[in-house]
Amino acid sequence: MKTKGPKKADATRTKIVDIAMRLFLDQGFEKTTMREIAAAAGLAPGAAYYHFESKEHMVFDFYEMSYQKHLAEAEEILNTENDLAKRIAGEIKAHLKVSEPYFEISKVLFRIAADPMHPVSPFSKESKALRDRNIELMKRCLDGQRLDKDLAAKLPELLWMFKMGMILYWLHDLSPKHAKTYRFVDQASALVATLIQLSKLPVLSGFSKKAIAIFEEYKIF
Amino acid sequence: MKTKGPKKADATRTKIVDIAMRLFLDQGFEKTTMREIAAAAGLAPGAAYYHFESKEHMVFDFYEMSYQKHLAEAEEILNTENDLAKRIAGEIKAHLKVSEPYFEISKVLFRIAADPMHPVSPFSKESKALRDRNIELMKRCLDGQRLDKDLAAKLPELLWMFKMGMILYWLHDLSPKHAKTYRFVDQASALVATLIQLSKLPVLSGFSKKAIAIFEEYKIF
DNA sequence: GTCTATAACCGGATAGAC
DNA sequence: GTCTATCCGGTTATAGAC
Repeated sequence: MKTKGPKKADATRTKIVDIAMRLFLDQGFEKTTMREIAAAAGLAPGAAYYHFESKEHMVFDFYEMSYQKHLAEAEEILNTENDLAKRIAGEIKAHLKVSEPYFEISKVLFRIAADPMHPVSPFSKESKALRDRNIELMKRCLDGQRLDKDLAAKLPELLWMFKMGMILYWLHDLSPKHAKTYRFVDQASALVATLIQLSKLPVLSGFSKKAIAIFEEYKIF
Repeated sequence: MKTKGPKKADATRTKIVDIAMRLFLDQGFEKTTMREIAAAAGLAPGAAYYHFESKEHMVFDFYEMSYQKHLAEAEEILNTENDLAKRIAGEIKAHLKVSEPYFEISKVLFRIAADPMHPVSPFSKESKALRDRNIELMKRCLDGQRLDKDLAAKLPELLWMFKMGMILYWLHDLSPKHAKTYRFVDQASALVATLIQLSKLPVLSGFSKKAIAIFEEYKIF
């Protein structure tokens, strides 16, 4: 799954991913056949399976690659924006923006996500490294906030789940250019930011402490 | 998709569902082939496709049937329990309990759910009737609560989504008998009930009004 | 031990005959 | 409304080349 040392023909692997992605983008994931991918890469069908366990696994490789673009986009916001709501919304919109060309491929990933044990699911062990890097980005959104220790520890993970929810919304969004989702992200992020501030109020601090404790007890990864 | 009038050979349709479900329960959804189902029903493989668009569509029929059992279980709690948290938890646990034998089949439904346009998705137009009946049950959980009008109107839908979240957790739960999920439902429902009460506080009423308005604006069905 | 090629297998789905 | 014949595409087995 990893491109470890620059061995002889990772070139082949990379070539396959590149070709597969172009084909997926052109024709869609379902429409593109393994035979097609292999042929375009100058390989026999079976050969592709030496490099990738399944068609879905090709998507994962590519998903990892797109994180780099996401990071670059997010970096810009995190270095300039100070408002919490806008930082959160910015991180999420950066993710969506970068993923926009891969909208249909993202659907495939989310279909897999519903299958908890699938290695390619965002919730799986195998995805941990990538997920952690994304959670780290959420943590950076909170830079400069004065927060209760337990809350500060748990919040990035909760924000990551919030982002997953936004992505699910995006996948359902039929509005032109998914404009509706982007507006929703702005407004929902503002709500979340408000909620984070409100959680500091005495009336709510008991509640939020308890909520955090429960999420910690029933965590899923 | 509906069993409308008791026409000639709905019998066949029913027979197929019965057989398919037994096979799914015995061997799992993936393992069971259309050929097997058709053979067991005394039909040719292609014939089954006259009655059902796909293997997945068989699950939907069956899911509708299981609602009746869920309703009966939920009814009992709703008629006897007065505490809000327990009513919500009870409704959800009734759903899970009834679905327990169909755990693996439920995974199939959720995998489909991630594909927004799939007719069998719980979010789809086609599922509206069933979804509405489930939302209605959530509304009944709130009987006896004094709530703001807008909140009262929107809350059942939000609680339904909360239930979807709990079901997703259940699908990931590896603990024996999914005991962890049942405890989580209890505690999370208590949090939700508390939150509903808190939302009446002056400090929060503005926030909750705004949240409801946003959810209304960006609703998905 | 790393990689490739060929030839199947298997099961979901479809076309069209009856 | 049911069947037969067939397609199609993901996947696997096998056999080897470098």
